[in-house]
Amino acid sequence: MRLSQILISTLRDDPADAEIPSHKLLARAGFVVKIAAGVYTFAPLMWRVVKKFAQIVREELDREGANEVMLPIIQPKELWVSSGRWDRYVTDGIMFTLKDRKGSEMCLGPTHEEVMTAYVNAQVNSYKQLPVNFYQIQDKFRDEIRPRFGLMRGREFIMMDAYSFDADQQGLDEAYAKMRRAYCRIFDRCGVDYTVVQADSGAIGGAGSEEFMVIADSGEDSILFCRDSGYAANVEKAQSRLPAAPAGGEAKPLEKHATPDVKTVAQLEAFFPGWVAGRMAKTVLYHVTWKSKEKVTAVMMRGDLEINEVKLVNALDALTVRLATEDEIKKATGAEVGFAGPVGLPDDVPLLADESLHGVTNLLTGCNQTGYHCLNVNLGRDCRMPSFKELRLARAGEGCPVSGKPLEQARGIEVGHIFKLGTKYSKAMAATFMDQGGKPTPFVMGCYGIGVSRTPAAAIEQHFDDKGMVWPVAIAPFECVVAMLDPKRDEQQALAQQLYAQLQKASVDVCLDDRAMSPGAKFKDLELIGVPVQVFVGRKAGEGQVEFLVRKGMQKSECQAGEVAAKVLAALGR
RNA sequence: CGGGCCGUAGCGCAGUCUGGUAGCGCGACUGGUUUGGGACCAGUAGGUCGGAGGUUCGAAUCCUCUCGGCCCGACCA
Repeated sequence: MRLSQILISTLRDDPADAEIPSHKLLARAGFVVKIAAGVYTFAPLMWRVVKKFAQIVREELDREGANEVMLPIIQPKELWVSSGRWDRYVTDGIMFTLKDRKGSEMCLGPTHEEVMTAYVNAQVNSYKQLPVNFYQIQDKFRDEIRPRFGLMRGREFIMMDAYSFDADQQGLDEAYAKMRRAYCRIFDRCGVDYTVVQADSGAIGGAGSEEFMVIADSGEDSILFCRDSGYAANVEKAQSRLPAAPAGGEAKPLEKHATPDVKTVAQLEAFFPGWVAGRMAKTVLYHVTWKSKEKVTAVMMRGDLEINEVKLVNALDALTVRLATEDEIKKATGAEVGFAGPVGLPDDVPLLADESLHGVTNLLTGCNQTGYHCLNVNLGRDCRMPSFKELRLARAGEGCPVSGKPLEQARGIEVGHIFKLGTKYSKAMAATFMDQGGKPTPFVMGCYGIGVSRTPAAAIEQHFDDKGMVWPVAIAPFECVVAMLDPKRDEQQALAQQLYAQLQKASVDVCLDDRAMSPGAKFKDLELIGVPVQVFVGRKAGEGQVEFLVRKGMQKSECQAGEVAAKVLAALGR
């Protein structure tokens, strides 16, 4: 490939709307061009990168027996109604919907559980045909509330999603393990530093799930991990061991104290000397939405700890929760914000508490009366016994649930997610096969996703320097470039073309930079584009001397033309 | 959707407060000189100042509405 024949348009300045390194660099190097918020054109060099990554994904999935298919992007509403997800996705505003000429409602697929389940249900009738595993690599559409960070969170993006269908749980466990192995090989091969973490299964539902996280400061997810035990989890899911709060001792008589304008835990610590946050229980009111009802609910948490809203949603089996508004709080508790508590809480407000409060005596809490708090509150004696759940947000520094050593925190970019769905969709959609006993049985499903356009961006978050991108070899647009510094000079043309041909013969993915531009500009351009190995044919071409650059680390050296092929292969690790 | 902010040439920006000839840098084009770190000289093209309405003798500038976009929060590959 001659670079003079590819449209390469690099910018000198970072685009104003880019925040993170990968977005700045990909836009500046002309790899992506925005056409609307979260919607991008992939230029030839970027498309080469995506195709290379997709090919790695295909090879590793095929190796585990998965089969690639092509699924429709336009999907009928009925399919989504049948799984029960139409309303939720439309209400959340995440679905692109449209009507055809007859007025039938359709959507652009944000994910493909429905289509795939319908396909397999139609084709698979017997346990003898199982297990099967299908995947696709295609555009997905989600009308993200806030598209951002270039390719990281687009509204149209490329995703691989795979779906496994098994006869029973054991089959699913095996399918899941295979996919996990394949995922590890995929991310190993493309040269990113990643961690597999326990994850919440969120809107997709199901039992177990793990996320593949590329560690990067710009990551939108927060993860906790332990070097000692290998425990790692998304904070949404993470658990921890906690140092015990000071003991409350024998139950003492309830006391009510006037606490005008004292509303926060910090203010209470100052107001009641000797009472530390660990002896307090804060009561936070949430507006909770279920499928067919909504209600304000009180949630108690130890004063020095925080509530994990994802755990709260799961504990309540709710669709969403949000903090109650000031008005909702007044209506539910009868008091101003800052004085909610379990004591005197109206019976129609459900009461939950975190495990950290289980068995704790003589608490300091609010009592639903503006300007008052209670001391020596004992749950079950002075108020209803709340229903105890694990609702606490784990934090760095707390003990690893496995080893007890302090947990560390990092930011991560979610590039892959694997789920054990179970029978959630197959039951909803009545997707069954005949088991050995001749009984219709729902498929036991798994689903598995990889962000195909996101992963290369994530790779750049880990591999760049002040000069530009530093592509890992496996997904670089080209492995090597042979650049002539002055295409008008015959000896440079001749030597560059000779080296180019030689490297092609050696199966190197090489391009020839024959563009007419000043040497300085060419150096800058190729540094920005980040081809891993760069060979410059310049003024010493007549003597058979060229320059050799390994982009990572910018080590530059001169060598004889005859050594080039060997040096390139060595630098590429072959 | 809530909170902050921005729309002026292909890109990055100034001009807006205080109304009066629409500017700068980069890029592009032509000619010439260059050819090892985004070259130099001379010249050229390119803008309904996001859109609509209003105030005014006069609006990029003031007012109203609207459409885009960005950033901070809740969703996700």
